[in-house]
Amino acid sequence: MSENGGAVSSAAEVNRPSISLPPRSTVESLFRGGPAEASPGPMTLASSFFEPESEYRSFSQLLAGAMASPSVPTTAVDARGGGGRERASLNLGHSRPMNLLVAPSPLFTVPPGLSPGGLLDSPAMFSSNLGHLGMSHQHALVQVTAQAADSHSQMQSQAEFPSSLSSASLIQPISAINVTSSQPMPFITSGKNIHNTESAFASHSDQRSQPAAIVVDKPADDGYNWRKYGQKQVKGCEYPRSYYKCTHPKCPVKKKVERSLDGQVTEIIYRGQHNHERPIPNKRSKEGAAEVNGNTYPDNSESLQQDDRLNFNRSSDGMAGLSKKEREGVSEQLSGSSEDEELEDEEAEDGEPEHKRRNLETRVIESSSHRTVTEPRIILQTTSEVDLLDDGYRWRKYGQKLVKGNPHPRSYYKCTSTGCNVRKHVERASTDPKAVVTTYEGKHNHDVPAARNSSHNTSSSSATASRSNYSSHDILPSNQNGQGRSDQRNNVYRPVAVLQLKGEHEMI
DNA sequence: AGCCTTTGACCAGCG
DNA sequence: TCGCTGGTCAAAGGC
Repeated sequence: MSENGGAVSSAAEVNRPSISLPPRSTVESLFRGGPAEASPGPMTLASSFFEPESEYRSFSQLLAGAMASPSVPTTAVDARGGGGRERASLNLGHSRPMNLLVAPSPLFTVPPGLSPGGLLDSPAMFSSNLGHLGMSHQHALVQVTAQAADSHSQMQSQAEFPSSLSSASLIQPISAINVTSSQPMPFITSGKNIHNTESAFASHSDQRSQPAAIVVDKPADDGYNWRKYGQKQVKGCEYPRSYYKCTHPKCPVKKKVERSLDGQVTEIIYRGQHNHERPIPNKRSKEGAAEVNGNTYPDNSESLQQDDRLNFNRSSDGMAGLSKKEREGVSEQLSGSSEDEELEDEEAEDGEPEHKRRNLETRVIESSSHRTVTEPRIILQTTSEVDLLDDGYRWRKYGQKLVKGNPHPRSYYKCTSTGCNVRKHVERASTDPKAVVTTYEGKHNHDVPAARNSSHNTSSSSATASRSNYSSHDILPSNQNGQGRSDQRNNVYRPVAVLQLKGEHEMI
């Protein structure tokens, strides 16, 4: 597996303090109460952050809410990834291991086809547990960065896309969402099962001095139903590799979930193609969908078309990473969303319709390997606003838009480098302008401009500059242990989701 | 009852 | 042939 690799290795060179996951024993202590596999999956963990039941209907609101409740003593994690029923209790009280080890890349996976536009364009994304992470086949890399401006801990989430698609002419979309808040980021947990996400950080003060990271080992729920049919211990890895089959009758699709040596990484590799529609959440079935073999399918083509416009193509992997319950939330959001106008705005801006790009990306992915492309990696991280807004590249603001419920407009930027189509969207939390969500899209076709006088640029830029396949520097992790790399031999990118909390020096 | 996870065993490919 | 590894099967048990 190579990299984008360079990206990964370079990232490793960036000495960004980060909270890593502890060796298994430690991690298990976090999820005490359940077997190894019972720990919440990365996606589960992340998605829970965006609880469907949450009152926060937009990312801004989410941030606001997060800031409103900085701490919770206990977090219960009931992960049921892939329709599973695993449960684990996550108790992160003061007795929790602090100095959580650090592992550069805890992960949770996001389905292929993430679209930054889709992510930001709909509040549903956050209110429905990252449900929109899975849209049509647009490989997007999503990075959710949350940070307490005054605190120094970081959580990092990021998604990467098949980067092994080497053709320069091919689009290698990447999106990143950075969430910066002035308050501790609520811990990401399963939308379904984690009730008090903030508990990961016992208190604000705790968070500052004792950032914690949780790694989820459950594969992302990508909208399809899976049955685990095997598990294999992998040499050199403490964590076993799990094998899943699509439960749909005669569907040949399987997926393999791997973890890194330190057990913090979840790598999901899909094999085969689904020969059926993606199951639709039961809630939707109440609204007219038909149910077959326990799965619900849409009976309204029109709704699908609309969803597609929104980048939430249910027939693809749009719902990847979502639990059934989470998908319900997504469906609800989709039905009422009108945020696609932003997409259209962008189309007008570039003259390249989003749907065209998605199609291209889909082709790229599907032709890139004998394997089905996996999911993008997501890293949740907290970082300073400066990091987010001044990332080493130069941007030209080309628009902004007021979002319902948020007094602050979302701003749109384009990389000023000639020929570079990378864009980023910045949204501020309604209650705190310092809380920012930044979504990157595209791939820089150039190095980072001459360094500016800011130390943070040094780290982020250096990582970016050495990267060859990823555009968004934010995507680069602190994921220093090589996760989320592509496999050049197989010409397959192995998406890895990383959930990570960064150390307090990160912000410097 | 149905579906799912767990887990040890089995099989095939490869060096 | 042997050992290793990856992938799968299937019984048992849980929810």
